[in-house]
Amino acid sequence: MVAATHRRLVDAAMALFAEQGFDSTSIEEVAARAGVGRTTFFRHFPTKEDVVFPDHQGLLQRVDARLATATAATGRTALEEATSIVLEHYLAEGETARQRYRLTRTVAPLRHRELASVHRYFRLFSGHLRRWLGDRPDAALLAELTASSIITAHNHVLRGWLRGEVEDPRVALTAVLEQALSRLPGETATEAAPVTVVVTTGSRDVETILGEVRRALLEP
Amino acid sequence: MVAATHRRLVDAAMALFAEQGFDSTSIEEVAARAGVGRTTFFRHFPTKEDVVFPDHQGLLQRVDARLATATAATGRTALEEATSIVLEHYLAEGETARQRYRLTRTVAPLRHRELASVHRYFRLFSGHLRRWLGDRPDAALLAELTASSIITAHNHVLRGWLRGEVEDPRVALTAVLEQALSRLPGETATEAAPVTVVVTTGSRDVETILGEVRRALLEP
DNA sequence: GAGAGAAACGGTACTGCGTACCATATACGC
DNA sequence: GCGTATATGGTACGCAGTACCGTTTCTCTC
Repeated sequence: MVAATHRRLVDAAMALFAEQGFDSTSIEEVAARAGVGRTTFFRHFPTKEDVVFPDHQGLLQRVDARLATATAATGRTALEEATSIVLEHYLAEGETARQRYRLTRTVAPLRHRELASVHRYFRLFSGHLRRWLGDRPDAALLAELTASSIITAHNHVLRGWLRGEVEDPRVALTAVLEQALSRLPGETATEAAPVTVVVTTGSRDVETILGEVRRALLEP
Repeated sequence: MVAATHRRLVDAAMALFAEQGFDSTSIEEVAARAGVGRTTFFRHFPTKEDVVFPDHQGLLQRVDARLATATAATGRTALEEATSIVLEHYLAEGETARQRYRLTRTVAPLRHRELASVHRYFRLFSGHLRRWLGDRPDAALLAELTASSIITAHNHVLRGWLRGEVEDPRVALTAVLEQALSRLPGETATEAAPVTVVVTTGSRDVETILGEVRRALLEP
């Protein structure tokens, strides 16, 4: 029953960490409460921190698989769904995710471990974005900016849900992703889609701006 | 000569890490080469990782001080200068920074440590941004998105310089910051500044776009 | 259901990081 | 010069993580 031992170790660790703190709990104690030897703990988890976190390896693979199927044209949908995969994983965890959040907020090593995991998602997203953006000169920068925006937006929603401040995280995620993906070149769809315009200017003169817009559109 | 001992420890550590790797080098060896005892090492650096990194604590304080002086109106300049403070620090380090980069790329614990430091800058920037953005409903999200974009843009340029791919990192930084700060509400300056327009649309019809722009400008 | 092979487990010993504590030497102020 | 603060060296300890070996338990096959 390797799966059962795994579960017992996680439960024992979470309980002890909540009771007496992460630093004040030795792996020997965790193993003892789980009814196994110290060696067995390290057969299931490479480090003391790993017992707290979900299976990011498997999650990363699923996200990677989703992003790998997409092209430049379908990238936006792939990004939304890939981000959703991660969010859904946490939502399915429920109280476990909240318990972990409480731990990572207070224990520095766990927080650092979390940051390392987040960075792997960043690398994954920016890699695929880079692939879709082709050989334009700012492809690398644009890919990294968009990837970090996606991660930040996702974490913003996730954190809100973990704190109980967001009622519908799925709706919230699509909303914030809209902002995160704003730098991406628009879909190639030439249908009569609603027009979205973003204007940044040092001048407020309408006709000057309109002139610049006309020129930018007509002389590419 | 506390400063001299500090320096000797750093030099000894960097040399040994480069020669035989980070994991294969014990603190005892580092201390021995520096001509001090093992205890003295821990009096200068809290952990083995810290000997590799610059004084982020002091750097964070300087960045914080710069950002603290700014208001919503002067925030953009403060962000640019604060980011510049960090970049200049690395540029001044020269070869030391490149040596550290080589190490952090290959040694996982050092990479994680770096990510933790980066996150502290993220918290600092997003905190001040949040302050400047006031009580608009998306203030927190906008602050986090902008902060992560600034950090990502800075690191993009820094990494390029560390790899020797960027000749003038200062110029590159101002250029990428332009993109990173694009989400921020425009300066209140109403002078005749050059007009910059970014248009994202599903339609390519010029007059439709111009109509939208006119409406967006006139009916806020 | 009995035996062979594989997988999981427990125990011991070791390296090395980080901490606590005590003892010593050197610099500085009066 | 003398007392004090500060930097240092040494020893001992707890605990994470690794390596190795022997034992138990599961599983497949006949």
